[in-house]
Amino acid sequence: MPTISKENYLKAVFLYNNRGGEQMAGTTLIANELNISKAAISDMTRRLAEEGLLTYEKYKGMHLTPKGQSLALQVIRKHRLWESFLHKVLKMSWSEVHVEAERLEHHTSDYLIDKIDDYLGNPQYDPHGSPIPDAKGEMPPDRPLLPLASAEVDGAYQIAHVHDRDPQMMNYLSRIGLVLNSKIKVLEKFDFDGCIHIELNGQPTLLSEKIVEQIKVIPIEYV
Amino acid sequence: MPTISKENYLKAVFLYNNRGGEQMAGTTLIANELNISKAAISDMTRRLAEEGLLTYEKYKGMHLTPKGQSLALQVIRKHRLWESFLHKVLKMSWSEVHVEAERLEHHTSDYLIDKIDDYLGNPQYDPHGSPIPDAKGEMPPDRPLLPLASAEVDGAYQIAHVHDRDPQMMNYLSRIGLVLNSKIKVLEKFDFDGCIHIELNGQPTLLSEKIVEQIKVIPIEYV
DNA sequence: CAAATAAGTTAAGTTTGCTTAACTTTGTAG
DNA sequence: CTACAAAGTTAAGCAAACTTAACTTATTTG
Ligand SMILES: [Mn+2]
Ligand SMILES: [Mn+2]
Ligand SMILES: [Mn+2]
Ligand SMILES: [Mn+2]
Repeated sequence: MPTISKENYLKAVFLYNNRGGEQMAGTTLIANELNISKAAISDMTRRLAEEGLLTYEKYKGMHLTPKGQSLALQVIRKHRLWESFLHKVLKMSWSEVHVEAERLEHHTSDYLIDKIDDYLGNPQYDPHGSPIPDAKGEMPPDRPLLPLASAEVDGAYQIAHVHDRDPQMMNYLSRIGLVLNSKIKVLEKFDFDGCIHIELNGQPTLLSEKIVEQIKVIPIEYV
Repeated sequence: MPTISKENYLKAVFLYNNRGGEQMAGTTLIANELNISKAAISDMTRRLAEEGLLTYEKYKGMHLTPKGQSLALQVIRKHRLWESFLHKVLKMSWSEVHVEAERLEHHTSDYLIDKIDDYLGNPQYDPHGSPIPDAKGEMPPDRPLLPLASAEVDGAYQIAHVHDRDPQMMNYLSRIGLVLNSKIKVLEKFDFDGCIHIELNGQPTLLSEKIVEQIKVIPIEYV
């Protein structure tokens, strides 16, 4: 049975290696992600490889074995279901749920998380729009997400994913009425500074480059 | 900030020293309670005393300082609110909630537990009938609990507390329809084997000595 | 391509929370 | 009041998960 440290490690490797880019997770990256020294990561990599949870070539990179991947998916499932539960049932704001879920994910039996899953009606996405693996570790079908930066002027879109690590930004978004599944229309794009002018709830609204980078959308018919 | 081990330790000392008897908690007792060697307990006692969380005289006993007591009460609050939440909201049986709460109590922010408290409507007792400290660490007013063993023949009583560590017994009680707040009437007491014959939901029912020992009641007018 | 920089590893040491074994103190029963 | 058992402590050691410092390998860039 993996420890908390190992769970966090497996999850970080999984999320990086399945994020889209083709670069494999490396020591420094995981070290920054988990706020742990590179030395400790290097050591943990060796141990997890010995346990058969990941494969690893010195100085190259690492990726999870099926066993490691399955464990990572269980942790991710717990994380995202907790976020959903805290948000929908206990009415915690979407900027607060990540930190709590980061701990709870390691202290929740499979039995309990299934109860939570059922209570919520087996949701497919968490409050930030990330997909929730089911009890078998299966992800919901892929959606064709688009970075907001590559949306087209005059296009109508729905907010499908918002990065979950920046509470200040998320609070700001809530304040201006931009939440998950909000419908927007792109009014104008400013290439020189990356800002985007959108229509949101009937209001014209300007989004900074930093914000634009943290949002993904799906095209829809009309706003 | 106390670690998980320290929280469990403080909680165990508090619960023993506030259980009614006059004997102070000792090394062996806590060791058995937490399933840890006496040596480890002895060591931890010294460290907690250095931290000012308990006072302690070698070879005698220990009791919590106000600081230690306040920490213990916070953990107990989290434990009992989690039990209540898992039982009432997620419909887990009262025999299952203790184990889950034993872990969750150490990984729940004050903010989150207050949300749970509010969601439940600030309950005063957990599913086993134990009192729940409020956010300030105040316990609800004392109730005059009676061991079922000292109930009187022909008396009417309400089940006010059931020991929370024996899932098999609790499952059996659920099966025969005896739950927290059930009303009963004592039909007959058997001194030679400690069994008690009661009326429960209109049915005559026999409770073994082992069961009788784990139940506390309050006298009421009529069953 | 050489040198500088970035990435990764190894070594040595720390802290926490445990273990077992050997010992000391205290309480109790004859 | 003694001796024996129970309770408690001390000592030594271990494993997990970290740290920092010194080193090695890989990558970038002028
Ligand atoms: Mn998250
Ligand atoms: Mn985590
Ligand atoms: Mn309990
Ligand atoms: Mn606990």
